[in-house]
Amino acid sequence: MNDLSSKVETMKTIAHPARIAILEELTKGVKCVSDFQQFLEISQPNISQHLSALRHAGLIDFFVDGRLRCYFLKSPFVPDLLEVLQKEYKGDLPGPECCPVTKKGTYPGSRRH
Amino acid sequence: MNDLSSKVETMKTIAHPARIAILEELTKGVKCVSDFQQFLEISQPNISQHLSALRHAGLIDFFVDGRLRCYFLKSPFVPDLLEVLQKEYKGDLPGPECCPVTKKGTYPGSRRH
DNA sequence: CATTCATATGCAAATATTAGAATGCCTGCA
DNA sequence: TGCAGGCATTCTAATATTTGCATATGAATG
Repeated sequence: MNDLSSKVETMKTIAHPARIAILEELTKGVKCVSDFQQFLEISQPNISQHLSALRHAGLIDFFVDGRLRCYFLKSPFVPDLLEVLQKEYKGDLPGPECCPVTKKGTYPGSRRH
Repeated sequence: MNDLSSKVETMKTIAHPARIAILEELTKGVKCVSDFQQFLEISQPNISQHLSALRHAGLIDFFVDGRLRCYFLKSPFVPDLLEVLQKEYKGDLPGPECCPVTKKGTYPGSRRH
């Protein structure tokens, strides 16, 4: 649950516009499937599939209320990730100080001859 | 650069084991392509493809040193994301307090009849 | 118990992603 | 020049993902 491949699976699951939108909505509170239909322009079966994918990834869960399924956030990873995604970044990281060392030598220059 | 679709593209680009490994290595410093070959068990052209994808996503860049291409981190988003990915999460978020309100009514109960 | 509402599932087509093989392009050096 | 090292590009086959459509399920209602 904490190794690289499961991280990758989680990232893959989230890397989809509808699923990010679903998760962002769920950070605001519980929603059922028909609630999502009001702001997602995709079909109900498609919403169901995305919810199913998010649930199998362990990111969300639901409780049953009569004929409704009320979905809510389950994984604490999701709010943290969404926060980073919403953060505004201006500019780039500072470039590398010349000249860092790797296993093969120093850059630039030492490998040139 | 900050809308939903670009977030998705960035996530898709990163959601791959080789690419996460590359980015994690780059947080330690500059590396050239042959450096990556030493710890990634994939072919050189494949590494090149991944580096190209990361570069087109604006996450990394390189400078040329003779016949070497020295890659380094460019986007400040990457370290933040990797930090979240490396964080250990134990347990789930607290379940929803009964009963939150949506556009359609309160859960559970109000829709039942 | 038939119906309706809310949601899920199965299947197939369209599309996207990935890895590998072959090859091409620079750069530095003899 | 000619050659070799370091890296990129292109093409292709395999595989995975996504969606729409049709249909199934299951709880509440009458």
